[in-house]
Amino acid sequence: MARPNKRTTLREVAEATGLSTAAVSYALRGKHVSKETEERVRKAAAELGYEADPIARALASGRTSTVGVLAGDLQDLWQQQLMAAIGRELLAGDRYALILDAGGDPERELALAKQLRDQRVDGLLVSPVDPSAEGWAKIAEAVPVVSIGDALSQARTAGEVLFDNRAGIDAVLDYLRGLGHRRVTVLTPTGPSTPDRPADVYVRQAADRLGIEVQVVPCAQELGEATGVARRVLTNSPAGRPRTGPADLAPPTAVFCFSDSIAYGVYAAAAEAELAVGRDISVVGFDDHPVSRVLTPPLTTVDWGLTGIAKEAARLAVAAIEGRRVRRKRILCAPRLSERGSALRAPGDA
Amino acid sequence: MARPNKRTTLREVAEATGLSTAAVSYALRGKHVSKETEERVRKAAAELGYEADPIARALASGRTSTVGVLAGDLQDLWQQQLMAAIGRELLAGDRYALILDAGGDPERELALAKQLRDQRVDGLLVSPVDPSAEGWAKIAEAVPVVSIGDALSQARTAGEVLFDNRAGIDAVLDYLRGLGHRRVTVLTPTGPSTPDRPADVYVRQAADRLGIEVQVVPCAQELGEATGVARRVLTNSPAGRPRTGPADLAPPTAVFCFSDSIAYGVYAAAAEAELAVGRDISVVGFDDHPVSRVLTPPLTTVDWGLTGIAKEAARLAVAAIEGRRVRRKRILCAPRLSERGSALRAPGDA
DNA sequence: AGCGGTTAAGTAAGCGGTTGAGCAACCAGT
DNA sequence: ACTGGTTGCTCAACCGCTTACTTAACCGCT
Repeated sequence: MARPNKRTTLREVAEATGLSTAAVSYALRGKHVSKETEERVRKAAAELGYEADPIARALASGRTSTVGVLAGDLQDLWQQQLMAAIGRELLAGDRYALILDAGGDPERELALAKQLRDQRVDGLLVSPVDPSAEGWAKIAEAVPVVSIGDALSQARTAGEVLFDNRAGIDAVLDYLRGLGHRRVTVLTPTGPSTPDRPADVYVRQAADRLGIEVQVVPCAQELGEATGVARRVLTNSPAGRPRTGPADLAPPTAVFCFSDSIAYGVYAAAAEAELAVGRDISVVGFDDHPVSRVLTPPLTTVDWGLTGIAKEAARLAVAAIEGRRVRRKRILCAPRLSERGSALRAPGDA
Repeated sequence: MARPNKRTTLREVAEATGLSTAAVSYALRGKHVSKETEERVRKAAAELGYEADPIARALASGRTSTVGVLAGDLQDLWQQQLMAAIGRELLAGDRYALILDAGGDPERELALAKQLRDQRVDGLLVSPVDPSAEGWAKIAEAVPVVSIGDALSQARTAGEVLFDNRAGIDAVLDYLRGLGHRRVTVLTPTGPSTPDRPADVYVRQAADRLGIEVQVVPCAQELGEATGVARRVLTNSPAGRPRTGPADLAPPTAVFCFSDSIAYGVYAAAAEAELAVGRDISVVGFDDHPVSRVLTPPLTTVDWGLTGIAKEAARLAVAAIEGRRVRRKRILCAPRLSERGSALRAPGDA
């Protein structure tokens, strides 16, 4: 029988004021009641310390003032930042963020999204692991979904805050090429290994265009694992130890990381291998996490404007929830290369 | 009303099997029904794709398989880590974490806690801003609360995962004293400025015992603000610029930060002031965030064992929820000083 | 006085489950 | 054959709120 603690209920307020529960319910939400009764009800409610039970309300109305926020992988420090920022943003608008972590697993991601839908979240913000999953379609039918980072190709979403990945990738690779790098390793987050993942395609295209040689290596966000992957990549670097990898693995002069978390792993691996970041090996990140500027050398990275993203995403979700139309439901974030000290001229370049 | 999408309901399963909704409800939860009917019901439910509505269930039973997780301040990177870890931990036990951020505001913290209670979370994990607030008492009566970091002095909690702050503080200050530091600035998170906050007391006591001079300065977790505070502290440092602060402000040779986030701010400020961390100014952190080992020099910090904390906290909460007794409901985490490169011998020390 | 139009409040049927009480059937035990 | 205890399921009352529909009152008009 529920919890023993007795909360005051709507009925009690009704009895105290001599009104029906319906009248009280309306009054408390300021719907077609006279000014006087509204006032009377408010007063009684305050005296009794009444607060509507959100669960009962949700059951009856189908709404919750709660927004689900689904992180693709909370090991990624930047996503932690993003979730925190979104949480603050929503809270400022009197909504609660129900934050969940898919841990980089596409199946879990959909399962959690369904759970959230069942919890009657009014809206769902998602930074998807697998944006092309078909499961999103059904979910987006039941609840307004705003996706962050990638568009959900199979679903009709309520909004999208996208990163112009092509522009970001081009910017970074152009930049590296300009510094004389011709062999670049790209560390992408592990995920569904669809060969046609847009980011991978962009990388290939840019590489072809610029005539540089890239090697794409999937890499976990967690620092320890990222360090491990980076170690393998770096020990093949020209300035590194005797080569242990396969002979056909060309050693990179620069590493382009699809998240700052991963870049931190590269820093760690570089330190182990006694390679100086910036001099022996250039590193570029992709998020601009606050910590990145504290590293030595500060990480050159791509800034997408975290706060703005959180704001826009929250705004789109809230608009959809409230049934408002928005002018543009697809926000494209432009990359800004934060040029700092971790990428310099390639060794041996004229 | 509610959403248009039709989920299969309990009644539909009942009709399909020719049983009462009660029987189906019991069957699905394996309560006193015959093996056969249970089987029959399960099969029907699976065919119809029935899944219990968590909201309705919550209203009727007073339970949700949801645990509230309330972060004192998600700007703190370590708390981000902690929340992520707890979320994973709970998810592994088929419970959902509802993560909220108090943003360092004690009032908001209690308001959010109440909200969570109203949302019928089965349990509440909290890393409190103000552990001595009286409001916790009422909350802890209504829902099992596990506190992390500090004990809730006014409430009967279901468990506590505490850091042995005294030991941690002693360890750090002993260590700094051993390196010859006699003027130390302590950067504590902003919070309710109760003069008798235990951590502050420990600091004073240790300082008295060791004969070192400490200055306690409150500091926000957010990197930008922390950098600002650190800047003011550091520009009074002996190796620093001409002193601009009040003349009676003794310049520290070491800074002890109550969180790694804050320490990052000090790194940033030190870089600006062209002070070498470790040589010109020693810095010690208090969390061991993964990134700390990637900094240059790697941050000497106090490791409390994040994963263990998350596990223990989740375990305590789940035990309380399930009404199980636990042997020890107060876990005390011992500090482990991760001695790395950011704290060295004080300048001018013999 | 009679009439459509508002506005204010009440009635009651849900929302989709859970759960105590009750009842029939069945099994021993005496 | 009668009692008493299980077992297995049904009934119906909730849980606490929302909301379509209805009724009542009151408005100014013709």
